[in-house]
Order: sequence, then structure tokens, then C-alpha cells
Amino acid sequence: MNAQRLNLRGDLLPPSFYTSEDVVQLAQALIGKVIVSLVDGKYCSGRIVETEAYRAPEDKACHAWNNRRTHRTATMFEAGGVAYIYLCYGIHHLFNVVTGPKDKAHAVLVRAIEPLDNIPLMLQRRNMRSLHPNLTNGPGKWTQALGITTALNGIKLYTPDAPIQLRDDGYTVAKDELLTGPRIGVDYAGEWAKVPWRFRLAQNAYIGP
DNA sequence: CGTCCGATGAACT
DNA sequence: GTTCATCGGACGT
Repeated sequence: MNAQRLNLRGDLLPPSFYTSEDVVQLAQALIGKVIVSLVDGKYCSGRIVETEAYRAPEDKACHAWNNRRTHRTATMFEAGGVAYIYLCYGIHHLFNVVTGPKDKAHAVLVRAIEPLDNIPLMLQRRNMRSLHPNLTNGPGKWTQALGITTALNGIKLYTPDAPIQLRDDGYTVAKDELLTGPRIGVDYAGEWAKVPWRFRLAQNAYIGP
């Protein structure tokens, strides 16, 4: 699909956006950015409203904790700007933005988006009849709505014809609109379960509680 | 090879 | 509040 002809909203984030070693700051910077899906020749998009930062080697909640390199975690060690997508509970495809330089296993989990373009397509993929927050208000829900699966693990997010793209349409987030708290579902990680690395856009209908 | 279990979601009571 | 679908990864044997 030709991304130019589609007149996608905003500007593609350049590779330099992803190079910072401060994954916690990048998790905040990604709030408000647009994620575009061009899967199966169809276009849809949404605005990122909830993220979490994961940072190997020290972060015990990170799959690459202690710099564990396996077939699954290999993608996290690549240079920033690629997708790390893995299967959770055998059902859900969870999407992360890999950040930082090569061999630093840092990533931002996108937990929720606000739907923007082609909502009928998202409803169809989710087997829903009408717009409701549970269309895209969870990490396994929004990926289903956008047609994202592990088949796209490792793709570059910054090329103009990529099936998943991150874009900046000028939307800005004020400091007092950014909610901060501990990450979800990582109780096994001891002290690392408590670090405030989860970020949400305040007052948005698609964020989790 | 066997077992355990997860960065979840949906359908229950 | 609870249960469970469903499967690849991780790890021990």
C-alpha cells in the first residue's frame, strides 16, 4: 500500500526519535503520538493513550531481565525503532516499541489507544457492533483492532511503507494531563513492580483504571 | 520431553 | 468477585 497516497495524518517519527537511552522518558513522549496500521491492505489508526516502560538488564519485570537473550527476546536487543510483538496467555498479541541503541534491551509497551481513522474496520476485527471503550482500552484489544500479530515482530516502524507506523500529528500533552503509576500485571517482579513507569493520558475514555 | 505459567480478556456467579 | 481459554517460552529432567 502506498502511504503517500493515503495522506496519513502527521509526520513519520524518524529513527532518531527512538535512540534515547531513557526509555522511561520515551514512554511519556509516546503518549499522544499516532499509531497507524496498514495491515492486509487496509488503513486504520489511533492515538496512544497508555504506555509502560521496560528496561533491561536491571528491571526484573522486563523479559530481557539480566540481559537474557532468547529467540523471543532477541528483538528487544535491536536498535530502537522496531516492533517487539509477543504472544501472551496463548491468545493476546502485545506490542512494544523497542528503544535505545543496539544491545540495550529497552522497550515501551503500548497498553491502550484512542481510535481515530477507520473505526468500522476496527469494530469488525473485534466482532463489535458499536463504539465502546473496550474496542481499544487494553494491550491485547487494540492490537486485535489494528490487525497486529506476532507475524510483524521485528519490523521497522519508521519506513514510509511499514505496516505499522508511529506518527506525530502535532497533538501535545500538558504535564498535568499525564498520569503516572506502577505497571500492571508484574507483581512477580518484587521491588520492580512498584516503579512508576506506567503513563496515561488523563480524562481519556480509553485508558485503564 | 514434561511441566509450569504469563506485561490478558471474556464470560461467568 | 471467580474461572478459564490456549500456546510458546523457559527450564528441569
